[in-house]
Amino acid sequence: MVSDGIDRLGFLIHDVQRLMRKRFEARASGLGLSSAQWRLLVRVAKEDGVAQARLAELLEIEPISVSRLVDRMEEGGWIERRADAADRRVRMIFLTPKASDAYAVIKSIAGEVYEESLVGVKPEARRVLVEGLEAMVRNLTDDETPSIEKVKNTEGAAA
Amino acid sequence: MVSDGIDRLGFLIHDVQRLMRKRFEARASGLGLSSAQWRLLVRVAKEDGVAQARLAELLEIEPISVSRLVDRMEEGGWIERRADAADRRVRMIFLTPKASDAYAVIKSIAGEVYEESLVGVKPEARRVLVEGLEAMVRNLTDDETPSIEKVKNTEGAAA
DNA sequence: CTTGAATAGTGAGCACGCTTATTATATATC
DNA sequence: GATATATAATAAGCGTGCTCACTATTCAAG
Repeated sequence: MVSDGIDRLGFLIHDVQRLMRKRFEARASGLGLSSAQWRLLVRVAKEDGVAQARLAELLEIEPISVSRLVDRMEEGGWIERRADAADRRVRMIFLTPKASDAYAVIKSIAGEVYEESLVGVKPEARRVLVEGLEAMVRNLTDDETPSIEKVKNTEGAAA
Repeated sequence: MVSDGIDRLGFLIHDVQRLMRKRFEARASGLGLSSAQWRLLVRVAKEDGVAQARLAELLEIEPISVSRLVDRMEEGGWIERRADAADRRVRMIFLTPKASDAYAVIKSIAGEVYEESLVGVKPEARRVLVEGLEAMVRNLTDDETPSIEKVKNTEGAAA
């Protein structure tokens, strides 16, 4: 048994994520932006004209989820789809002026929420915290999932 | 501007939560349990016969969400609703034998996922990480949300 | 006892993620 | 050029969260 809080790590992460999202959405509700929409908006702000498939990679969600999200954001007047002259399969995503205006506000709201969440945590501990989270992302991204799977394509080889 | 990773704190937390949930669900898919169902199951295991309203408090989700979750878990044979003789509004939630059996498996899966996520993070850093997350939960739970709200119930008083 | 407020649970309908399957277009190979 | 494969986007339908509105029941005041 672990005596520290490690055995509650999942609950902790889950709670922090939920509470941060909640607080962000409370602040940003005046703008009419959800946190998922905000994440997409941030990506598009950094790479205007990006294709939906690329957005799916960047956001690490499925293309179909991007499709739906973009539907709602287009309807909300945040972004617009434009055809790509070079590849007619592609829809390029651009921010509307409304979204560009909102971008600065959003960034400052995010900054506020981050700072509020870290009140009382010393700089050194913040550094360790962020490094720890980065390590977790790396560890969980390695798809070695030891126990199950990767037994699917061996059938043909074994026969 | 912050030069460390603080300005990506939201993305980091979001990513860690998503990846942990994903890995847990991959491991537990054999059991047919999602991570939301697992959280509920853990609570009921600790407090058998708990009312749905109490579960909503414990899980910090809305009663209606508990209702839906319990619907699916009852259908899946994980839990059962029983009437409370003392208060006919209340549905008491009990684990089925199937769920009790699964509980140990689930805990060990969770432990594995936590351990895998922390590979390469030293004990001291783990402690700081967990303390940091706990501090974040405390900070974000204080509902002082400075800007908006708490203006709703003043109408009646003012009139 | 009756009226009114509070509490437990649910229905309807939405946002955002997913899996699976389909359509349109590009590209590689024969 | 025709055919097969890969890629971009979407459709259908589900899980899990939400808000808002509702019913059933309990509890508090009169």
